[in-house]
Amino acid sequence: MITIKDIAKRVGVAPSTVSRVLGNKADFYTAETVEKVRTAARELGYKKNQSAAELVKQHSNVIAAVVSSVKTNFAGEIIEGIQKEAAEYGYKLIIVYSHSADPVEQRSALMTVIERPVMGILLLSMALSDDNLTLLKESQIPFCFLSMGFDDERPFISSDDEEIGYRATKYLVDKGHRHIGFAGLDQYPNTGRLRLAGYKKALAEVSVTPEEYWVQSGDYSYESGLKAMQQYGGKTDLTGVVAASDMVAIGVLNQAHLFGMRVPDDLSIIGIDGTEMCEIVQPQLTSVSQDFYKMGVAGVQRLRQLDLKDQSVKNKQEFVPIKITERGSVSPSLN
Amino acid sequence: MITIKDIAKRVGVAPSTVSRVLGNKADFYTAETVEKVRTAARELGYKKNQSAAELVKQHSNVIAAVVSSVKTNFAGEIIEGIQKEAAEYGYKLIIVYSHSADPVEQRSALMTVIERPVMGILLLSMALSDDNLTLLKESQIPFCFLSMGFDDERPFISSDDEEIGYRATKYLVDKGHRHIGFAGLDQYPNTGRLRLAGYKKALAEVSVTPEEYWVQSGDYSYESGLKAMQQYGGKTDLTGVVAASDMVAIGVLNQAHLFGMRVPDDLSIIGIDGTEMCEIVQPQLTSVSQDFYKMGVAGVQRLRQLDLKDQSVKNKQEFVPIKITERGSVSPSLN
DNA sequence: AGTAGAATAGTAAGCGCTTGCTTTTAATTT
DNA sequence: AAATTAAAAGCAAGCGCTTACTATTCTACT
Repeated sequence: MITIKDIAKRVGVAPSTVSRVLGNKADFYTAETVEKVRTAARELGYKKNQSAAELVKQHSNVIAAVVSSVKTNFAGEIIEGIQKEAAEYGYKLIIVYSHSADPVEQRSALMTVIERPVMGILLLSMALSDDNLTLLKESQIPFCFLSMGFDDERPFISSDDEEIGYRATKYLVDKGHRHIGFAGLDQYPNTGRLRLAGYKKALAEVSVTPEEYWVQSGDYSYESGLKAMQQYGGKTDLTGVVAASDMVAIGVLNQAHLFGMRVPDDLSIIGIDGTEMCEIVQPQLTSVSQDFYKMGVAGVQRLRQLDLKDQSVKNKQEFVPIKITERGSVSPSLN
Repeated sequence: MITIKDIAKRVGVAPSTVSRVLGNKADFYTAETVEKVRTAARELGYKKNQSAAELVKQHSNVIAAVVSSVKTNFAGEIIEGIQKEAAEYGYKLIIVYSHSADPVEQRSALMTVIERPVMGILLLSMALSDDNLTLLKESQIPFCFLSMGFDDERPFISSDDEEIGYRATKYLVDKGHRHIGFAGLDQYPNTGRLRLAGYKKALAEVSVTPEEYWVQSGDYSYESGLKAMQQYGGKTDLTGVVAASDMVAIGVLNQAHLFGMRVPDDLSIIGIDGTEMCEIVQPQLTSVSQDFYKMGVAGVQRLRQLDLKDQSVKNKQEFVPIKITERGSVSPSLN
């Protein structure tokens, strides 16, 4: 293995000089030295040993993203945002996967990144167990949750889930719909509950109280959508459905088609997320779109501030604006 | 920061002992010592500094996957396979993204993993530039390309692209189709050329020479499928289409629908990849399915052999079996 | 009781790099 | 030409861990 010592010997300078040249420390050497060192490094095929550097610096320019493999597929967009913004500041990105559910696997993933001096940790749609959250906090490494909100103190950047539920429902209400289902959301965590609250609020504004069967829970998956629509049945009195995710929406859509219903004429559907999936089905799905890319960008900025010792954002909880993207799956109610 | 020295002091043993206990080195200490050390570690909230360990060991149990953000979405399955198999052997997985096209970004991604002593590198659908391939080889780190074949010496695990093209086409031929298009593949790299060769071979067997317009190139994206079908037109004499990817197939499908054609009655479509996308469209897409999960598993095994100094697999090029998954997008030709 | 030999534990070197401090060299001033 | 100062390079410690080697116990057998 080629080390800075080898370069130093070849060039005839001290290792410290090589280190400084390669590290671009200003005002320490002549242009000539720089040239010689760089050349030698190239010729010898030198590769920096980051482990050694990180050991002494106790710091690195690596951002770690911990991603849960979720049913719905928006992680890619967040990562694009992270990647882009990270590159802007010269940060590198490494990603580790962990199934959201299993605390043991979560822990393993966390450990992978905590055991090295990463500059910060971004957690994408991860519902960390209490133990693991403690672990994370104790590590002293800056972190921020992305795309998922919480009702405790921890820092996150996400959409406002209640607003999502509200806006989606309101959109249908404004089109004249009154009998509106909500399909595929999970009741347990924050996300599902908040969206449901928004849904109820929008209905309450027009004095509608949802029947119990209007709300079909699930896990944001395509199958959940299928199942929800099966529950509603082919001659449901529902004229509109809010789907908890794009995949749920597609499930609802396909099952509706299977029932011989036409969308949007017989049934209006609005999805949540606004991923590219919305555009590859027919009709294309109208959706409440989350700005995942921006979450990624904001996450990096957050980490950067934390890295710069700006403690004011330590536990900041931030919402990224949502918007309605009109495509073709909603039409005015005829009733 | 808590180090093994702190634990050693607290327990009253030497740091070396702590290191050995925590590293589970056999036959070096009493059960009592183990207990004390473990307890102290827990109580102090000790976290291993992997940088330090990797510095001395010049090795780690981390597998790195370099992933290009491709249009078509099978990387997830490969990663599942890697993850699963890695966990089996106690390896950790880190992933870095790189847009396949840009050599500079590729290089940055490669450097991120080369500069630390990862145990091996898996490259998912990455067409590395020559420079970067050299870099990779020089690093001495075991590596293997996944899901993409090459016509040079480098090691890879993928499907047999010629067979894919052949089997897909043959499947339609066997259903009586003779006028068969091939949509959305790129002509330039290995993959596209080989699949095309397979396509031509299957047609040649029934003495059909494809018209030039039958082959519509693209980039495996949904848009490519849309475009290809637009080229074919609503009253094409084609009765079947092989799509270069599932997304292309969906594009073809939707455009066909837009033309008022019925699938599979008016047009049969067979996709390539067999991702979950096949099941969320109507009709569901018959496809040549690649076993991406298995590629991931095999990749880890390959790395493991290399790690165990089994040089016999150094440049091994391996094919993973494909299969036809029949769904609903192909019907017999009526001609 | 003495001692060989196994079982445990300790000592210390060193992995490759960064960086505070010191020394040397060059440039500038008087 | 000597003295002052600035620029450039070197010295050396040390980051936290592993491991070959050495030292100390403990056990068991003559």
